[in-house]
Amino acid sequence: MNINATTIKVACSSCNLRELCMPMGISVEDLDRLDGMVATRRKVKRGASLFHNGEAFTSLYAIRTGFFKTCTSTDDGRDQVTGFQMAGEILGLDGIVNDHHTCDAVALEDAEVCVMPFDRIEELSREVNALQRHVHKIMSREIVREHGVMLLLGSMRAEERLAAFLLNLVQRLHARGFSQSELVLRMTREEIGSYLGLKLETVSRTFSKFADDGIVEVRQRNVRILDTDALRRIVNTQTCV
Amino acid sequence: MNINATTIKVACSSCNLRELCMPMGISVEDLDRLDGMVATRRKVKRGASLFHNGEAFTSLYAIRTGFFKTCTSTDDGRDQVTGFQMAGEILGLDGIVNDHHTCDAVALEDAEVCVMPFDRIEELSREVNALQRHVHKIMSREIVREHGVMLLLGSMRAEERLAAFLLNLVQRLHARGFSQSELVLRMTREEIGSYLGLKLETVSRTFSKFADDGIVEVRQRNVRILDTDALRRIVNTQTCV
DNA sequence: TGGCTGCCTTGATGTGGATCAAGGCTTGAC
DNA sequence: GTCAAGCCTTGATCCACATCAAGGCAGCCA
Repeated sequence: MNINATTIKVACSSCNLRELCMPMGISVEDLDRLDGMVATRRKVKRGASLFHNGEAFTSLYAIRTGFFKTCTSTDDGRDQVTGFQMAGEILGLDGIVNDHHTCDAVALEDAEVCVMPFDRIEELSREVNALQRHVHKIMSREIVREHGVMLLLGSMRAEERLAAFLLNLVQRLHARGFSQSELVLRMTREEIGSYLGLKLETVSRTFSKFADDGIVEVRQRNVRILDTDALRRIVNTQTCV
Repeated sequence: MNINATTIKVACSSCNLRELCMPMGISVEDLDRLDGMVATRRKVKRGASLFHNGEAFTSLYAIRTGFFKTCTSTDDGRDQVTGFQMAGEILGLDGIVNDHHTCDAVALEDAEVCVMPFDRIEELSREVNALQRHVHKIMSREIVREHGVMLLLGSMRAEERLAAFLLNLVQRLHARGFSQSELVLRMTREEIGSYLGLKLETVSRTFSKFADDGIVEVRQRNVRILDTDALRRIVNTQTCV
C-alpha cells in the first residue's frame, strides 16, 4: 500500500458511503474540497473502544464498516446504552460541548472509521455552506432521534419497545442495501435491554412471544421478520390497553 | 417605544443574559457583529405555543423570560415531555434536520423570546468563529443532556428520578441567580411525570415521601429543599438494593 | 357568595416486568 | 473428542409503579 493509494482511498469523493455519510448533499464541485476532511482511517477490533468517557475530544468519526454501541454510566456503576451506530453514521458529537467525551463508543464487530479532526470540519464548514448545513443537520438528527428514544423509554411497554427497535434497525439496514426482513443482531440481549430500559430476560421473553405469534423467526442473533405490519401495529396501538 | 429604543433593546451586546445565552464566550470585539442575529422579539402567553410539531422551521429562539416545555407525541396520541427550558436556553434545534419542527414548545408562564433566523445564524457563524463553535456546543450540550435523560428513564427508580430532576432544576435556577434551595415549579405533576416516565400519582407520592423524610418541604408548587445531600445520595446509591 | 374547574393527594388494588434460579445451546480452546 | 465460558431461554415468585377511586384545596367567574 503506497501513499498514493491511501490518499485516493481516504477521499470522501470516491467513497461509496458518501450518500449516507458526512458529505451527503454536497455538490460534485464542492466534494473535492472536502477531501482533506478525513485525516486518516482507524481500525477498531470487536470489543475495543473508539473512545472512552472522559477522553479528550479532537475528532468526529464516520463509520466505514462495522457496528458500534455508545454507552454512558453513572458514578455508581450503572450504565445505559444510548445508541447503536452503523456504516455512514457519525460518532463523537457528545464530545464537542466540553472538549472531552461523555460516553464510550465500543465496536460490536471489527470496524473501520474515518477520523475527521473537528478543527478541520469547522474550518471547512466556514467555506463550504453545504457542509456547514450538513453538520447542523447531523446534530439536529441526533437530537430528534433521542427525543424518540425518550418517548419509547417514557411511555412504551416492553413489546412496543422491542417492535420499535426492530423496525428502526431493519429500516436503517435497508437504507444500506440489506434485506427489509432479515437481520443479524450484533449486540447481546443485555445490550438491547439496556438500550430499551428492559432486563435481558424480558427482551428474551418478548422475542419468544413475537416468535409464538408468528411475527418473527428468531435463531440466536438471526432474526427474520415475517410480519412487518404486525410490528407496526404493536408500536402504534398498544397503549390504550 | 420608538424604533431606536427597540433596536437597542434587542441587541445581544446589551442583554443581561448574554453570559448564559447565544453569545456566550464571544469576545467584546465580536459581540457587536452579532447584533443583527436577533431579528425580533416575540411574546408568548402562558399556555400558548412558540411553535408546533410539523410547523416549518425558520428560526432558533433564545428565551429571555419565562419557562417552556417541549413535547413530542406519537401517532396514537401519547405524548412525552422532552424537556423544560428557562431563560438563556435555546429552543428549536429539533427543526434543523428536516426543515420543520418535530415537537411543540409551550410556554408554562408568560414568556418572551428572541427570534434568530437560522439563515442569519449560519451566515454569521461563518464569519465569527466563536459563534460557530458556540452553536456546535449548544447542540452537543443538548445531545449530552438527552443521554442523561435516557439514563434516568432507562435505569432509575421513581425516587431517584425525582431527586435528579429537582437537583437539575435548582442548579439551573441557581446559575440564573435564584436560590439554591427554594423553587417554584412552573409545571404540573402530570408534566413532571411525563418527563420522568412516571404517572402523576407517583410523582405526588414521591414528593410526599420526600416531605415525610424531611428532605423537602412542598406546598403546592412551592418547593423548599431542606437536605440537598440527601437528594444527591438518593440519586447515587439507590440502585443496588 | 357559591360553585365550578383544574390540580393535587391519598388509599386500595392490580399487573408488567424485575428478580431469582436452573438449565440449554454455541463457540472456541486444547 | 472434552471442557469451559458466554449467551440465551424459561419458569416461579416478587415488587414498584400503574390504575382505579374518592375527596380536598385554591383560584376564578358569575
